[in-house]
Amino acid sequence: MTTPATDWLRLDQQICFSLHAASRAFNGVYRVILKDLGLTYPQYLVMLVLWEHGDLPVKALGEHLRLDSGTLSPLLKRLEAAGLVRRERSTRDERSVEVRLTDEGTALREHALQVPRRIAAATGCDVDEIRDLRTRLDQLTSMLDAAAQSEAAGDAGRQ
Amino acid sequence: MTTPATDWLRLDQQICFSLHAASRAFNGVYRVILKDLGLTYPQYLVMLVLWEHGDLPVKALGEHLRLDSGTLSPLLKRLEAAGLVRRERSTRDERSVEVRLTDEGTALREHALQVPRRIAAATGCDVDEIRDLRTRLDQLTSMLDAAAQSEAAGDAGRQ
DNA sequence: CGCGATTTAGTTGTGCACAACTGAATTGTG
DNA sequence: CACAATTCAGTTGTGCACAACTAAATCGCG
Repeated sequence: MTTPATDWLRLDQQICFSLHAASRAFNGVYRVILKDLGLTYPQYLVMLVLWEHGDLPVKALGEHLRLDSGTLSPLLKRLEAAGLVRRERSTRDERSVEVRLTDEGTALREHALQVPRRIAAATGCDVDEIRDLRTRLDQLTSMLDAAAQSEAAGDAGRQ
Repeated sequence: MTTPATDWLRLDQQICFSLHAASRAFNGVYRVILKDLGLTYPQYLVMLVLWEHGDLPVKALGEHLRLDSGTLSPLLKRLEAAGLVRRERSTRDERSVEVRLTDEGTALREHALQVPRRIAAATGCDVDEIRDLRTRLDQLTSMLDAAAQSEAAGDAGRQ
């Protein structure tokens, strides 16, 4: 082993930090572009899911976005206050709350169509490059999710 | 143009969302592993910078991490409350605050040496793969930062 | 049927990110 | 020297992420 543990602390910083920085940089570009629509980045993600899949209960929304009710409940209240969605308790299962697009929420989609083009321009990457990066990130995410599971649960056999 | 704007909304979701998800997944793994050290992930990043560069003013710390005082001030207070750093107003320039590692903060480094190995194991990627990903992410970040600048400033010529 | 376990949203509390602002110290320019 | 502009840390307010919890509705087993 030629690299002392000391060097690993520096390498480590670069990997996690690059991802952290890239995520925040993306967030910053979206912030600027979405300001016109009156949406934050996570709110935009919620709207994308609703535009694609139609009305959904909070649970299903959370599964698409990997977010729990602790994050979604206040976020959805803000979207409701903005007049983009309604939240209605399901009559079939009163535990569940259906998130429905209002006419205004549906109409916002037209204005959102320009967003991807502007984001793509900001990245300066071609489509294939982006697609490849996305694939790698998704692989990484599923590895990390699995690892978090085993770290959280059976630490015992960790060596 | 064979892809209608409608499809771009879906593709767009995949790119930004993958990065968002990967960042949060990394955060989750760090959360579990850093719990032993009593650090959050951003606090760990601050400690890495201090371990590598020694005592620094808040400003310089912020430049390394791309964080402003609004984020760092409360974070550093928590690190100080945990006994890992001290904050001392510079005598040469009283606007500036020097962040200094305490003995305890310096000693924590020994316990942190195991972190990178456990993270690397969690990613399941080899070093070259990680390095390549890091390079791509850094390129993406600098593109995005530059784009955020021009979006924020002279929108006029945006087409 | 009855009752414990599970599911579903929501709430609370902590911490981070960032915009906008304050106030004090310093710098630069006339 | 004086004073406007800048720099630096901190504060305030908003929003997201997540852990831990509550409360209500539903499910399922005996």
